[in-house]
Amino acid sequence: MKKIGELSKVTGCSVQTIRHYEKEHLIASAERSEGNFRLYDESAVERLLFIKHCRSLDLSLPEIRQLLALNRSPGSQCDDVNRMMDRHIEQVETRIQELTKLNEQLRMLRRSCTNRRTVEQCGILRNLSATSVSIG
Amino acid sequence: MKKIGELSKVTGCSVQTIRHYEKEHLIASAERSEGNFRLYDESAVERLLFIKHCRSLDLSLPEIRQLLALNRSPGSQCDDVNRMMDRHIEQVETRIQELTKLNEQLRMLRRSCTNRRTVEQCGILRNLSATSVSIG
DNA sequence: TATAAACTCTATAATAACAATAGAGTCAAC
DNA sequence: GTTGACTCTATTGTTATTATAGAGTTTATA
Repeated sequence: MKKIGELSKVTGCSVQTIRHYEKEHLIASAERSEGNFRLYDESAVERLLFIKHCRSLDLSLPEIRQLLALNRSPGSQCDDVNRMMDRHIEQVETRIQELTKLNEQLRMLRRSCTNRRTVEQCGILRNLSATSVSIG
Repeated sequence: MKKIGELSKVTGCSVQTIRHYEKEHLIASAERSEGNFRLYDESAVERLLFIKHCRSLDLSLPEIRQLLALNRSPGSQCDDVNRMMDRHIEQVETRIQELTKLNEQLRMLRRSCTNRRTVEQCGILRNLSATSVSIG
């Protein structure tokens, strides 16, 4: 049985994060030692790695909770999993589009000022001051 | 002179947001009426639109504060403005790359499950459980 | 055996940029 | 005078952690 520090090392999740996941019911309340220290077995390692993998895909803690719940009822249809993934992918793609557009605007704005001008002549500040959002 | 509700309508910033900007010193403390209501003139409108424009470019409030400070010393070089913009553009582009990679992983994961399977057979959950992050 | 180092515990606050609410006060019109 | 629309301050909530504070536990060393 591992104490929380060792679990942290093995999984790469910080100690506070593990405690946080427990509070959020993503992992079960751990057994305690005589001195009230949390004790974990291998299943805790697996579960944490599952959560970590999900987090690396930007899934939210409630989304992960849902996946874990589905995992516990292995006979049910997995349409729910698919729907969640589809929605998540859509969100990510929307954000990519937004950022791409943003990047174009920023680059255009950046081109409006060369170094060594004074602030007074700075095209960036002038354009930011313009009421219209379009920069041309 | 406008009260905060009218300023909100004109600029499209919410009332709370305007008060928040005041607390964060992005706009000056407004004059007050006899009844302690905030009163604004046209310069407040311009300033808020400047801030709004910056926010639409995902500039942080501290970054905006810096731009506003530079704006007040019109004789100084605007290298600082350029540096900030370059750094910001870099951040946005990094985030786009991250999300693009994430999107590929999510799509690959999504393909590992067709509807109408049971959770037990679900490739998504199986892959998320795999220790390795790579999905193949 | 004493004590120091390293670890753990709970609880609370901070992060970013607001949104939402509570409870109270102001102002105009009817 | 009272209703409704507005405003005020102060506090809490949002997300997923991170960072404390202050206390207790365990292990290693002197």
